[in-house]
Amino acid sequence: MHQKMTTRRVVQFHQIPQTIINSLNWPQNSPTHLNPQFVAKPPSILATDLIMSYFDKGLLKEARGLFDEMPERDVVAWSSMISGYTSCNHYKRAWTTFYEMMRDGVNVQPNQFTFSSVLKACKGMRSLSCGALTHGLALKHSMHGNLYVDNALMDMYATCCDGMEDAFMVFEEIKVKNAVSWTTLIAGYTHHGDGHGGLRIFKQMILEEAEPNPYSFSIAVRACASIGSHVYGKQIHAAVVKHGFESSIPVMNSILDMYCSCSHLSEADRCFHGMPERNIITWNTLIAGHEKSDPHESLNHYSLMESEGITPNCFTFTSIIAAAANMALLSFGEPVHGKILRRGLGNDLAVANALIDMYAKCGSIVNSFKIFNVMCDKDIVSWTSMMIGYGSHGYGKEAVKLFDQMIHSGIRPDRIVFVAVLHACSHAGLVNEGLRYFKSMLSDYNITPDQDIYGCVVDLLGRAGRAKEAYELIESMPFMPDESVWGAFLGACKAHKLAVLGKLAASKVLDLRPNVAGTYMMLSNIYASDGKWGDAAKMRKLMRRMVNKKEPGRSWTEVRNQIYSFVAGDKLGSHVEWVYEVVDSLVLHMKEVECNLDLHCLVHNLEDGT
DNA sequence: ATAGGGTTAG
Repeated sequence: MHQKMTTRRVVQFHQIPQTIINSLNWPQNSPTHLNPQFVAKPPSILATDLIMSYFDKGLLKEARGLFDEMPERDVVAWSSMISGYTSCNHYKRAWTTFYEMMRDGVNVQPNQFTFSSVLKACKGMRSLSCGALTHGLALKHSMHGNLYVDNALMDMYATCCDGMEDAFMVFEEIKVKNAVSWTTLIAGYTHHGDGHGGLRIFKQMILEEAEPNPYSFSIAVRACASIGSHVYGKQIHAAVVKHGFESSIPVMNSILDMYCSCSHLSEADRCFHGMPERNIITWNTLIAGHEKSDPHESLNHYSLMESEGITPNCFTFTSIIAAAANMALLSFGEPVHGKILRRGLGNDLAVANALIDMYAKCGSIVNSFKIFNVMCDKDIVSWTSMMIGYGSHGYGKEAVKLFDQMIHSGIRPDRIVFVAVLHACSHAGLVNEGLRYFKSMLSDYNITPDQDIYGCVVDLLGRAGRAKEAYELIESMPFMPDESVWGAFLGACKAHKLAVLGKLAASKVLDLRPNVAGTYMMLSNIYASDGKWGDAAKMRKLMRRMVNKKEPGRSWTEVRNQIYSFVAGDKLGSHVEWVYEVVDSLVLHMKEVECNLDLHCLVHNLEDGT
């Protein structure tokens, strides 16, 4: 009865489905006419309340319909529309609504609420031009000095600009900064990849006795993770405990992530087990954190998560698909793919990208392309993953074709795409095409080659037997070549049995970094492939004496539905004989098909036990 | 009646 009265009030503006009315937070249980506060509300306030409730539920059309039927729209109604669209990630609509407000709302003046919401929309659109325009309008409306507006301005400049200069300028002009101002600035530096800068601001914040809160701690920990500093991370972890913020899940999640990305996995596990409360991000962080170095453990965490009744989301699937890819475990990846489709998550960009990579690494390039082909939105990662897949399967021409299609579709290539296309050219023997891409990188796209790129080009030349040119390229590099470059070169020397050149290069890198055990290993292999077993043994001896041993590459294989992990020469454990059985049958198989592989070296490695 | 910052994926 009373509810009907309520309905009738609002029906003046719009027809509202009863289900919506029922789900709103209105005082439905108390008699409406006895609630003076409620009854006294003028229709425009009621409508604004309702608009906000619509946005809370993601009902954009309903919100807009009601707004359009309001006879008088005040600044609160307009601002609610703008912030509503922004909170639903419809930044463009928020912006056009603001534009409409300035054009049509002659009697409506934007206030500080309007400006902070619009600036957030500009941030969402990554539009510096809209942001700067809003900045100008904000100054015209004397918004300068409002902390909400200033903080939003700073955030907008930090997000939309390439550098932090403009954001910092706004920060400096804020007379009384609060924790939000500090956190926004730290986040700006950190998201720009300048973790040191972020930590510098965090230190300054502590020195100026601004009180850090959970928000500032989680971004400070994120800064530590981004520079890989476990030392700073641990210090901030201690400060978190001291401030009693261990109960904040986001803070603990970022600490967990920091330990993972600094390769302190046992510390991460300890941290995880000490958490009294966890959410889906906690689990995802743990699973993603183990995916690279210990994918087997990553999948263990996943099954633990499922057994605790937590529903995996897109982030979870992306990580476990990547783990399956790393282990080339199609028998795990395929059913997960099925699960993804059943949950309707097949259209998620990151998940689809992970699936492309997984199928490629499991040898099923046809399935990779099937997924790639039906994707309606492709980002640079999709193209890159497909190109790397083609490249590793020897389909260099297809990869090159994809690169050109990608450019045609309007995506600007980054360094990693060039790694992918160069890798593909290298594996397909497309040397001149590769060199052409290498040159166009700087001249057409203004991307300066880094170590990885030089490594690819050296590999490209080296594989084709053009070791002399590869060496000349290394000599011409504008910075000190690292192990990836030398590694590529040594690989070429090994493949073409160029012991002299290989020795020369190896001695160079040993001069530079005498503690890289991998180099000794590589040299030993060069000697071995050249038949110089004495020298090879000497190198291995030298290596064994070194403290800094080369991390052995871990491998996985699946035997009778069980996953076994092993390193070359593994003798421990009761199941290793299964692994050897599989390896033996593989070797036999390769011999049968007269595979042109370096079997000599493979067998040598297995027997020697390194 | 309307507005802040932080955590997971190549």
